[in-house]
Amino acid sequence: MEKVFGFTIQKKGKGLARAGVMETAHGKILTPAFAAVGTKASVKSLTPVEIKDVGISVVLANTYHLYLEPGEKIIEAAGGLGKFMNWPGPTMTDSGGFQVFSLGAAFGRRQSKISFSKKSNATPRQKPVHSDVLENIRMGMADSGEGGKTTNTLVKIDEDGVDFLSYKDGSKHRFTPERSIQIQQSIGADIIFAFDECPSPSAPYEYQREAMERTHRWALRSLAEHKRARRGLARASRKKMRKGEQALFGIVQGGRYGDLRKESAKAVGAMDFDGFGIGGSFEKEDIESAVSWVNEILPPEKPRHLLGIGDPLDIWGAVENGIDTFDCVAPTREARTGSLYTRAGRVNITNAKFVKDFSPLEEHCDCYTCANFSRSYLAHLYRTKEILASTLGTIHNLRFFTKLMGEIREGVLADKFEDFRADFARKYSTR
RNA sequence: GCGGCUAUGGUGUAGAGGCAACACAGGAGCUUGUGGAGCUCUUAUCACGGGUUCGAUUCCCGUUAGCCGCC
Repeated sequence: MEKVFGFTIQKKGKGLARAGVMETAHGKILTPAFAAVGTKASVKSLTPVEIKDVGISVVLANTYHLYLEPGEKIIEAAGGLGKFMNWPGPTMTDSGGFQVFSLGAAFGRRQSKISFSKKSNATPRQKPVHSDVLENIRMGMADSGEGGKTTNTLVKIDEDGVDFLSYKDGSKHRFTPERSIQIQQSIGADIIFAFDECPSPSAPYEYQREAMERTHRWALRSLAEHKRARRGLARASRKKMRKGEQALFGIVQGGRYGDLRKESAKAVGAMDFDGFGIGGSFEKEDIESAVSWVNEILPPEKPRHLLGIGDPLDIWGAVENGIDTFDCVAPTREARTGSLYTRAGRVNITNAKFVKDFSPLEEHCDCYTCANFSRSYLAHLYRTKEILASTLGTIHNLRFFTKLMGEIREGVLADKFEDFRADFARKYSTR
């Protein structure tokens, strides 16, 4: 069988950092790399030409959203995700597991997977939790924080899988690890993820452990389902072979607890995945250490993707601790509200001070937006809610991230990672 | 010229003799496996001058402005 997915480490750098290249059926990804998020088979406001011009090499779409609309069979009939959206490059799909959190415990509640509490994570054992509490979490009852319970009817978790109601029309659906993999095979991305559960950062230790152990069992089932497709290669049609060519990444969980993270890395790392995703919730201050706990244990020759991160400063820290690829909604989502990235930090282009500022957003930026438009014009587009605002902002923000990844990669390759990182951090203000 | 009505933030509206409310607009912030959304904070010496009163943005008189009607 022709090998269509491969990962080669070209150079190791400070700490666990490495620069490498991932090869997929749709092209190469030079790592460390940032995947643009295209949840519904579209990087919002950009055409594929713009995605490519901005330097993005891989797009991540979402199984949950595409399953609900237009349905994975439509995408399969179109010839797969890349054909459907006319994106010729590499693609990934998230397994839908994250929506168990974002549409479950976090639904309608402005809860982030990133927690900012200063609570120690060195002492994982906290006060014992009544088993009813764990059952409530599984059944979609979330603790509102004041002791009151909020009923959430969108998601229910059991050993076999997850029942959920569509966020669109309330219709009932069920995902299991097998189903998630089948859907992802139909969607046909180059890299797919095992079905996992991402518990809320506010979930107690007992629940984090339970969810992690369930995620491990689901990982084995995801892997088995994926191998079933691969075994069918010999007698299968060409279309079927496509399915077997996909790389499957397992997901490490464990929340903010060191012992769970290490246990999860050991368990998932021992499974026959092509690479790994690190998922779940983090303490903002401890993203680096949480990542290092895991990457000290995962097999070093396989790629590691940090799901849903992140912030530029977090990305430097994660690369230093062994991460190869990232995805995050921040640059594209924030671009739509006028929050734009610069070397000096993020700015809100709608601020009054930019209204009469005719200089480019960033003097030395090579993106289409900075090369052709002024801060004043951008402020005007956002203030008047013109559609073009999203496009120009997204082009700039994604360019910022691809240049950032290029700089990080160059740092590793040239043994200048530390200098580059220090230089970036010195200039980049977090306000 | 005469009569009537109305004057509250940038706009449109509440309100009550004692902390001036709401919407939008304005100013600022939040956004981490998506959310073209949303949320938080913030912005007013109640047209002007006099009077009554412990106290007036509120009641009274006048001025000014706008609107409506009449000659």
